[in-house]
Amino acid sequence: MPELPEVETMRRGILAIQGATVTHVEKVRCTRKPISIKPTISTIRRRIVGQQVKAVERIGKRVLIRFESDDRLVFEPRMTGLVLVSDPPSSAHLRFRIGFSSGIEEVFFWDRRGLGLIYLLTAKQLHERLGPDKLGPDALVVNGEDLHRIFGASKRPIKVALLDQKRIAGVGNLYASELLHLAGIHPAKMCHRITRQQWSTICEAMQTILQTAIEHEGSTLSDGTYRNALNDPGGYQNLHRVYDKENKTCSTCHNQTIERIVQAQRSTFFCKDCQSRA
DNA sequence: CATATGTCCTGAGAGC
DNA sequence: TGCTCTCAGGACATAT
Repeated sequence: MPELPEVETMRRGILAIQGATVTHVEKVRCTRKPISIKPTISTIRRRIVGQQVKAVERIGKRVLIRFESDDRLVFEPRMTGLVLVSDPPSSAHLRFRIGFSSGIEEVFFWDRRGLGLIYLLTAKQLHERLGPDKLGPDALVVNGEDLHRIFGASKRPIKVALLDQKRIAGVGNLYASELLHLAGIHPAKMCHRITRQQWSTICEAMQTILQTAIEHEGSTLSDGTYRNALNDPGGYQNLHRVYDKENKTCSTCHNQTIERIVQAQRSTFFCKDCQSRA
């Protein structure tokens, strides 16, 4: 479930590789079916071993290592992928390792379910695969007017629309519920019925929630899968307002209990007193 | 074009 | 106890 705050935490966790050169790259043979790594590991090795790291970037829910050649190695964690600098939680699901000359000796990609991806892109391929035609602007840089322009004509419930990465990049299932509770907007409210003023409120809530979650290094749920680069759990789960709190008393109104509904096959949590349909 | 649905994958937890 | 079943939700392919 890594979303923007978790992926940003991963990015920050490996910043010390900046300026280092790549010493080795290994696809790890775990007992499971291997994850997708493209192009071949030998091609990746040829193109990045000896290259200096110029930057560690994030696009939506992906971490990218940019080299002096302008090639970028992309880590896409999807459901259970982790970018780690210390020993992985279990060696059974270790998928990939990359060594550096200084800063951090080795960075690991670990993925229990194996839905994650690793791929190397040229600058041109980056534009094709992760450019503005494929991905909306980052959730942290938009304003209320942007949201109104992007979503204003959409005939979908706001909660479902927020998950569409082509419109806004970075918001996932957990933070969509959280930010709508802070904004006081009902998750089933249709986008085209949301006012300019409400888009502004939603934008403010979105950025408050995401920034605070980054400060707490993301959310580690009860399954314990998500970890920061040092394999420590995040802290934002302790500040959750509604997510996974069905039937619990709302911590804001202390009156209503949190409800769970399903939208587009995903759980949504909300408080019907705090979140108006109007 | 926009929106909706099915698919991948593993392990935790429920129910019998 | 040990089996089977359901569910969790990232992104994308395919369907409407």
